[in-house]
Amino acid sequence: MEGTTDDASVPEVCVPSVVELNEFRQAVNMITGRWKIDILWVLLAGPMRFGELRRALPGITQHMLTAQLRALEADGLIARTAYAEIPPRVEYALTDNARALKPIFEGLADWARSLRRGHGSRLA
Amino acid sequence: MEGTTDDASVPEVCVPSVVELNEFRQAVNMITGRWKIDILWVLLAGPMRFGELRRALPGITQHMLTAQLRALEADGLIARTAYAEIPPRVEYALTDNARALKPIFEGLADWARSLRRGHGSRLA
DNA sequence: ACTGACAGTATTATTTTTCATACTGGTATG
DNA sequence: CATACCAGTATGAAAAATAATACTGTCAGT
Repeated sequence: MEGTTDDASVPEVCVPSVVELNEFRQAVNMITGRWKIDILWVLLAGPMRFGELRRALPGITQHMLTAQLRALEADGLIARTAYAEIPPRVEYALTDNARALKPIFEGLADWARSLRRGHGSRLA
Repeated sequence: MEGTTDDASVPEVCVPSVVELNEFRQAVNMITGRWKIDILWVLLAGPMRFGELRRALPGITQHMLTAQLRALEADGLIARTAYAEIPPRVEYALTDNARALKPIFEGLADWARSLRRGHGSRLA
């Protein structure tokens, strides 16, 4: 693998490197998932426990909530803290990494908004 | 047993608005797809025709290439130009909108890279 | 006449993702 | 005793995304 992109059909101008492409692809993968963005969004308001998250995300199943939380945790976007109490309490919070993502979120949202103004005739 | 935080399970602090959330979700959807990022990436180098794209993306099928191109076109990220020639020639190019997305791409890639440095102990 | 390039479409698998339910154990409440 | 809350698991079904393969029509070259 990792063969040099020697084919003449891809002129190498000022495009970002393949490495950069992969970084980007990873970053996008981290936030793709039916509920990931929603989860990050509600967690922006502050740490929450499992049940709160579930109630804050109408329509999500426990299964999916758990799965997406685990994925976000694995990617270092959220931190899970389990307190040894009765009844059990588990809190989820954004990590600094996730917070650093916020301005990019906003930039992307801005971009999407400007798109609309550009040629607004596309509505689903 | 405290009284729970009564009504609003979603405290509205400084979080971006729901509208902003939707904008963002849309923006992410536009670039989620097995090949979309790759397509945008190769198109950064300049306009290309269908066959060139296919060769530049090893492993993609014509079906998927067509589908993803159509989706990107519908979202206003690429422009399709068909020349009435023989043999047929169809060129795909990034739109200004897509180019405006580039700095955000880069910001996201930077973020992903800094993530790695932060806690590099994540092995697959 | 046969083959290949061009830019696709059509049809059918296969894989991945998401949804719908039911279940766990400990405790507190009715 | 029956119920519900807590934070999840387990299992199977449905839906969506992706892949594999074959086919369209025109023309140029052989």
